[in-house]
Amino acid sequence: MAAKTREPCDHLPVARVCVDVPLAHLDRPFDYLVPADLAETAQPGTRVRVRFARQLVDGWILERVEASDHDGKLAYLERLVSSEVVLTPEVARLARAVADRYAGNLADVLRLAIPPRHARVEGEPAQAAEAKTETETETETEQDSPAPGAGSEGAALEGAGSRAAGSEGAALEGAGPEAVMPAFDLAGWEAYRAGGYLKALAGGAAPRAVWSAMPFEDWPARIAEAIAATVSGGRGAVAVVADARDLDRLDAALTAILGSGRHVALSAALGPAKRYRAFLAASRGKVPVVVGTRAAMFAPVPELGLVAIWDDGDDLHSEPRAPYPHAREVLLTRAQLAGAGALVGGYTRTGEAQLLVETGWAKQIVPPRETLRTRAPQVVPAGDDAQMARDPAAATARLPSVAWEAARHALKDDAPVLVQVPRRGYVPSVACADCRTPARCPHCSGPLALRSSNATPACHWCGRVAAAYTCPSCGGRRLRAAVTGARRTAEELGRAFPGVPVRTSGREGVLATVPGGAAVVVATPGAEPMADGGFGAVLLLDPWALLTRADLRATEEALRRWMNAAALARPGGRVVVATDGAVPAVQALLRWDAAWHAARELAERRELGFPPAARMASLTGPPEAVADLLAAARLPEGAELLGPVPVGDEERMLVRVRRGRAAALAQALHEAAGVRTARKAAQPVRIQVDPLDLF
DNA sequence: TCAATCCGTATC
DNA sequence: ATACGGATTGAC
Repeated sequence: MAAKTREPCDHLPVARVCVDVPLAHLDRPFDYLVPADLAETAQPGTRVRVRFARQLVDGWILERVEASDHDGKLAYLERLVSSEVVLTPEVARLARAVADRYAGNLADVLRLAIPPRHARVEGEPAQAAEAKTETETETETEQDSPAPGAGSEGAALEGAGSRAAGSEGAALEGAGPEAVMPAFDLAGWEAYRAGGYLKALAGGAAPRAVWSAMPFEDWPARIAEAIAATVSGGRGAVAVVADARDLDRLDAALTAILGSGRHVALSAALGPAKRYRAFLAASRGKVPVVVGTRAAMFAPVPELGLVAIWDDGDDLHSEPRAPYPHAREVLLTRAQLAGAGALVGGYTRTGEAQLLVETGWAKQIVPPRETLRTRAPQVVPAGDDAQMARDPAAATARLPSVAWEAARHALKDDAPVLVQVPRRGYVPSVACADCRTPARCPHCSGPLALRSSNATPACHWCGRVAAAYTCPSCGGRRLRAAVTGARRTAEELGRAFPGVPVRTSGREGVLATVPGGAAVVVATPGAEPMADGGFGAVLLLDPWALLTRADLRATEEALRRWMNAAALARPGGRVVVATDGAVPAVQALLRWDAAWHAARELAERRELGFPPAARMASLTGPPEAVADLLAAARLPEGAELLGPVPVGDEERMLVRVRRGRAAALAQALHEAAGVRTARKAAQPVRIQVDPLDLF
């Protein structure tokens, strides 16, 4: 092998590179010499190949510097993958902060932030998107077509993708700072008396808000208006929604307000080519706005002025790949670092959002009570199933008579009826048989659950069995598991109205919309379609299946699902929840007051030491490996260990610290992981900060 | 005393 | 991963 004689370039001859290896102890930049022929092209933010431990690996240039402080001799960059700058300084800083918060590696975060390169897309001239069809290879055609059976969802994305791609050319002329911006409309936000929020965005300020939307709100229009205000001030925006249906709606709302060519829709579902094309439109500064699913949360937009997230309680916002960052946290970190505004919106409010309000980090935007009165549906509690059994009208369909009445009334009006039925498969938790207060562990306040049907309940956090349990709220000593039979009820309901079409929307086949006529629509939570003109009635069946889930967020999540469904009712329509009104979550629904519920919920979590009032991390792996990691970890003072709890053939430990020690905890865990990877410990431990499934 | 082997460590 | 250095061990 003839050694190529290379010379370092004159100006800034050292490149600091993040190498793409997933080892915790190598999570720092490595210095390489920039050969003279790459002096101009190997810019910070480009992808490179470097020799690392005698292997060729991918990497990203973080910066170019005059000299290295490395003692040994430097290797040369092996190759510049492309001169495309895919990592902006803003995103680089964000990625480092996210890695630190989640006890992860920068390389892991960069792999989430930067989509895989697609060379052909990179080479495309700016407006050749339409003409590229003839050069498309079979693989790309395959990747780009929607999955078989994806139905309307696939078609919607297809539309979003071509709109995005086709708009690049137009954006070239329109995106300059002198371009005439459309005036933004304040009316929708004035209903919340929040016109000032939009004005601040337009004026270049960084207002931060937690927004609780009123029922039947056209939320995509509101977010689009906030984005338009930001754009009118010459800045960019990133907005994240949970799924493809929401993205499609937001995409359409933006096109209506901004026109085409000012934004792209970005989601992993686009496939590699379209995804990279949308990413490049943003990173090349062709569009000021990126909307998408969580794949878009790191999207580079020039001059970021606003980050927005809709329905931050949806667990799809949680990234399933290491280091498992949550879109809300990424976007808020981003707003903080970039000095951008933030909008955390939803019909409901998470504990995390409530914390933003209570710490003063964000202001709340809530509908005034009098406005709410004119827009809200009429929410009615229908008593619990004990009451239902005594109700003769309910006998036919095992349905509370109020629900029956509401459905009949709506159908007579030729309006559709939505029936929400919880999905099966939740981990059954146990509750007091008398007052139904969820049973909590006397030791650590974790939820009690049954591993098998006739076992003694045990704590999901610390593993202790609760032999002699006494309900703290009523003194009851009997426990019962949650049961569900609502699916059948819904089917029977359909049969009870002969001649009325029954449609279902759920795991296999999600409907985006239904027409306005009389119909019964049975849907699982999250799969509710929109109805033309709104539903005449919304029936929330089997609320106990949601409320008694073995999950820390059970009530918050139940309320979220109810409000998301209830929001689809037309103003004045009827919403029936099949339980009595004593439960706080039901009260919050009746009054359409998610803020009140979130404040209550957060206060309770503070008292019990739950997130987000405390910071938790879970360590999952073979028992020896978990113990090994903990032995190596220099945990911050006051760290509390809970567990172990068996998870399959592995086990899980929880570490809990107060919020002020969160950064120290993440650092300690990352460091300990580094000690183990340096030692080449064979058995991996999964470290999750703020794990989603905290039950 | 030397060489083969094991172990731990750094990887620009 | 993989190679390197230093330590360790075994045979002459």
